[in-house]
Amino acid sequence: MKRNLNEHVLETLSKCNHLNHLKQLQGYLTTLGHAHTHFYAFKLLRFCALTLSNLSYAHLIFHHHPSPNTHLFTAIITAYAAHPANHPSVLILFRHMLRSQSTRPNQFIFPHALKACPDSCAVDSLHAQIVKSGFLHYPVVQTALVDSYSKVSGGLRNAKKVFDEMSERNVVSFTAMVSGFARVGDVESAVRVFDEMPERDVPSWNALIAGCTQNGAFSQGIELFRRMIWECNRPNGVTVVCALSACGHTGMLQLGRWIHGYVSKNGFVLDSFVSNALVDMYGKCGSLGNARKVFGMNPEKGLTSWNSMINCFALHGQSDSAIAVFEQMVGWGGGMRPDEITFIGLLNACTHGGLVEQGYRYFEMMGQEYGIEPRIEHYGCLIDLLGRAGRFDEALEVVNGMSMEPDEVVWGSLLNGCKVHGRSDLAEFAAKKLVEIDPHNGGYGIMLANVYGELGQWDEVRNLWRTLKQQKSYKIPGCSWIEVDDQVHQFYSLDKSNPKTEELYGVLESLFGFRNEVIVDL
DNA sequence: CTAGGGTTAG
Repeated sequence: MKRNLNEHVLETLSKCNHLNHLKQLQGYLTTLGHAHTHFYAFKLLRFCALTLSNLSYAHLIFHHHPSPNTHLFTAIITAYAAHPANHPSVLILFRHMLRSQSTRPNQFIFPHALKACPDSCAVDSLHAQIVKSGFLHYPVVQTALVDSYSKVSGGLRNAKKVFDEMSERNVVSFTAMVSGFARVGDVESAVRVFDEMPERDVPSWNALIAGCTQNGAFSQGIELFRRMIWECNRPNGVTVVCALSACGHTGMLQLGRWIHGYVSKNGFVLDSFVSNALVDMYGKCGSLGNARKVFGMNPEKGLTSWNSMINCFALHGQSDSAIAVFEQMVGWGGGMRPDEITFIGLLNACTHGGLVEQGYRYFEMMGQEYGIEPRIEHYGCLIDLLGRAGRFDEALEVVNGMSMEPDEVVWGSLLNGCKVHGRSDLAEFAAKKLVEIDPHNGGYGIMLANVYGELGQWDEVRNLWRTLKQQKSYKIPGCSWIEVDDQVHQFYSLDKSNPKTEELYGVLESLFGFRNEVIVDL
């Protein structure tokens, strides 16, 4: 009879597709006096959390149980661990579990609890708990510990320590270590760990490639991408997203197109991640038509999709298109709620299109209609907008009214506007602020020196240059790339080593009507 | 029942 009941319950459960069905089953079990039988409560809870995605009812089942056992704790903790927003609850439940006499943690709970740790103290205490419970020798638990340490701030040293002391390191633990180093920007160490790995799979390649692209090492990321294919590891969607990001940042349209082809030919699911990455790549490489095409074909446009499309148009000064996309995004077509990134794009679009009033309106709209507090980035955009338009009184008013300290971008934008409009007096003020914020940045020193030059204050110029030389602070030359006819051309500011220097400056002169101190191809 | 990888931003 017991066996029949089990089968009956499981079968009924598998046919549940609504919470009411589950409640009926629950009522049935209650009449039989089995509502709190651990096995059934566990099955109901898991079904509720995983299949019905109803966390609150799952919690109710757990909460109403008079004596939850380890299985029930595991089930509810697993359910909460799946959503970062519920991570605090995971730790509360875990502590609850430790306090109750009848339940001991098993090795399966620790990875979930570790995932929920917000800081290195929390990981430390779990680490101690793992040792105490005798689970430290499980490779999966060790790996979770490495990963968790490497994700909290200041935990990398401990991550490395646990990693070094592991008895059986495998491809997963190595990968956790690679992304740990990448997360703190230590690409070199990430590469070293990667090279030491006895075997590599797709996620390990992805960890390193992502590490490169997230730290600005785009060429290195692309090199690794090529090597990955060369060594017969098939890239997946994650790889492709990282590689496309690198293509966008370096202007490698050709490779970007090739990746697009690769994605289509190999039957990749064109999910939102891949689609957005393509939009961004095409946009950054100046292929706005393709960006728009890929965007249009994405059936489930998310916030990032809309933001990427807006940014594409903003980047190329097509403010009308950017605004049109925004209207569609918040209107009937999209029904989206914009975020702070949306407004950065919009403000940039207005800046590049000279739409000062419109930009101002969007800045106001951000807080009033969407409750988004302006961040320093938004102030940077606004100052840029006002500065380029020569509206310095308003710009200064904004700077003075800011709730936070203005940063380099704010002063830099103001300085830039001053240069365009010949306001050397204000320029001096802004440039001094820049030097104040970062005295060892040679670039700011040179900017200030140039302003003194404008003002004819040659003593100041000489003093500044002397200080700069003493400090050995030199400016890293500005640099950019463009791909023309399959060839990437790299340009450094003020470098005249290219044989076509004269020709290039000639073109610039015909474009601007004066000799501009820009670019040379290397 | 448990461990590693993802896009957009001045």
